[in-house]
Amino acid sequence: MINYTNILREHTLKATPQRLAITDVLYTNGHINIESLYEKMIKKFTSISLATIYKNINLMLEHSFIQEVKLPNAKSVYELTKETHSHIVCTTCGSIEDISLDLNKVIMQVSESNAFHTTSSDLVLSGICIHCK
Amino acid sequence: MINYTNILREHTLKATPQRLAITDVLYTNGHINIESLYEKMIKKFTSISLATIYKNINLMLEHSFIQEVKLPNAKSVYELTKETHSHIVCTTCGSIEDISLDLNKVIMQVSESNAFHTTSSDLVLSGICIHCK
DNA sequence: TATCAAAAGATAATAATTATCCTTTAAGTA
DNA sequence: TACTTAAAGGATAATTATTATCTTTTGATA
Repeated sequence: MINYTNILREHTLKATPQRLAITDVLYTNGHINIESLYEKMIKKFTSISLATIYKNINLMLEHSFIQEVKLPNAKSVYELTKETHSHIVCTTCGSIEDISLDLNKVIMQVSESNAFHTTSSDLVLSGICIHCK
Repeated sequence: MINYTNILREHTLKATPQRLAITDVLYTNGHINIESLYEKMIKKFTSISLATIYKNINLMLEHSFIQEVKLPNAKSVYELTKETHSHIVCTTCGSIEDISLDLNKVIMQVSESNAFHTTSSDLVLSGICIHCK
């Protein structure tokens, strides 16, 4: 079990029980939207306020402790910040997976054809996962 | 000037003046969010309802006449449906441009490593555009 | 030009998110 | 270990975004 207390503090975020629980949910689930996160959190903290969820998600985003993933035809989900990666989303079961892809060639195409200097990329591939095929 | 009356009808959408104006705004601006679209529309139709904007945007999405583009740190924008393409977004000036990129290699990587069958891709590259460099 | 389903406009209702205010607490310091 | 205080949590009001409802108007077809 990872000690997220220190990781939160490294991001200058106080390690409150609520934040540790949010972190635990994100770690366990990988990707989760606000509504589902709230449902899971309320089981551990029966009186947690939805405002606490929003305030923490926004603060964690500002501190780059977590990241938002915008998906087609779905609510945004949140994940713990990790190495740069893309996402594959199954249109049948809705599962979301991280995937490490080499986008250097693509980014080269862009810099050549458009004189555009890419600093970050957001790629979501939609399709059918191995379980649904 | 393209005749969008027939194109709307091909998508089984009645060609109302409001829809033709929305189409014109999308054609002229390329990408626009709800708020900006409403501001532009109200200049032509001083009494247009915001509900009409939402209803038409949603209907046009359902009929694949337009598409939503989800951007990092910004509201979604909408564009007329065209050939498959990606987007480059300038983090300095906010400009959004279409770009045709060959993602076949990347999609191949996915199918090999994850047995995932990709049917569509959403790629947004953020960075610095030629004007801001 | 008459008919009618569909669309527009006005606005109420709902959903999503943020702000406010008071109480509690994490974390540094004596 | 207790003290201090800025920050965080909880409750809830306020705001913003989106959708639903209902009545009037209109595009498209006969």
